[in-house]
Parts: sequence; C-alpha cells; structure tokens
Amino acid sequence: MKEYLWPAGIEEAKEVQRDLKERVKITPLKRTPEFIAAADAAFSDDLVFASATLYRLQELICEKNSLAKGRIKFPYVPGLLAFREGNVIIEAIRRLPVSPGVILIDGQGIAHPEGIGIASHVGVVMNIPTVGCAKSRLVGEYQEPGHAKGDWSYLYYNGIKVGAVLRTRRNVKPLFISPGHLMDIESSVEIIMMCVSGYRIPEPLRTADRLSRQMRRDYSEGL
DNA sequence: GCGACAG
DNA sequence: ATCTTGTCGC
Ligand SMILES: [Mg+2]
Repeated sequence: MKEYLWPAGIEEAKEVQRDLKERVKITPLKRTPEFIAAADAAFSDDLVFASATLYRLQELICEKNSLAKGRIKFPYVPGLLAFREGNVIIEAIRRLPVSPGVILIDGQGIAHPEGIGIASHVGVVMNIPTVGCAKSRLVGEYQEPGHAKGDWSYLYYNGIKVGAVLRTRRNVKPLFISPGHLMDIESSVEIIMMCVSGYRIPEPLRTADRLSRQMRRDYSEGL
C-alpha cells in the first residue's frame, strides 16, 4: 500500500528514453503533406482525456476528430511528460480515419534534456513526422525574436540548434517549436506558420485542446 | 545545497 | 495540467 502502480517507474522511463532517442531522425520534410493532425490531453483526478483532430493542411479545414480515454498512470515529471499522456494521445491519433502526414504535439520535440520530448516519442512510436509545439521553455538558450508575426530565432541546447522560438502573433509571447521526428527545425517553422490563423496557438492544436476539455466536461456530466 | 522545470 | 473573476492592453 505504498507502491505506485506505474507501468514504468522514473528510472524505467529514463531507460525507455535512452532506447527511443537513438531512433529519432531529424531531416527536412520533403513534400508538404495533405493531412496534418494535432493531439492534446486534459485531466481529471484520475483520468486522461485525449483528443486528435485531422486537418487539410493547405486549406486549414477540419476533416475529422477522434478521442481516447485512460487512467493516469504516471505523475507529471519535467522531462517525462510522454509517460503521462503519450499513450492515450497515440490511441486517439490511431482512431483517426486516415494516417496524417505530420502531427502537431503540445510539448517539446528534441528540445529536451535527453533529446526525446513527447513529440519525438510519439513520432518514433508511430513512425510519423511530428512537430513539438510548446507554450514555454523546457531547456535551451535563445535571443528574444523580433516582435512581428513570423519572426523567430534558434533555440540552442549544449551549443546545438534544437528548435526555434517563434512569434506566431504580433507582440505576443512566442512559441517553442522543435522537430519531433522525420522533421527538421526549418520545416517545423514552416508547418507551424501554415497553421496559425490569428491566434498564438496553431489552429489544429486549439481544436485538440478544446476537444479534450469538452470530452472531460461531457464525461463529468454523465453524457 | 539551490534554482530550473513541457503539460 | 488544474483551481477561477476581473482586469489590462491591443
Ligand atoms: Mg496540453
């Protein structure tokens, strides 16, 4: 009665990361995908509500949504976010009618202490290109980007470029973008900018965020 | 030992 | 992330 029932403890989780990080591939995205997906999660006392949404990238129009639910199996530990919401998010993405050409994840890609944030983790597991889109910094140094929409600067970690600090809206706090898998920094910035519709957060992620919270609401109300 | 620390 | 009303600024 003192044991936590996690699939993997802190140490085991780190071992999984050491294994997965070797499979992360950073490379420019050749062709612009037709479909892009975004995923996010909301929480209640002991449940994880994940959602995934599918958009046509060029038109930026929503095509489909999907959901998945599970029990919380891991605490939030900076650097180990994937073990808290990764699995449920992956299940939600798998429930989409078509496999997306690229996925946006709420969190870091390789801009992570071990080079394997949740976006990279999900990308490697699903073997699909992913982009990490975080609202704040986990690691790295950078110079404040210009104040105009589209301005950005590189994010460095241990002297290496690991991402971009991107202004998606004029005079508003920038986003921390980093490639997850089968993607590079420049391609990531391009993809994100194609998804900004006037708000700081890219449209698909705004939708995923709303869906997961709506799901939690409906569930708590017994719907 | 202290401070930092995605969601 | 979540708990929550009003308030400031573009
Ligand atoms: Mg989130």
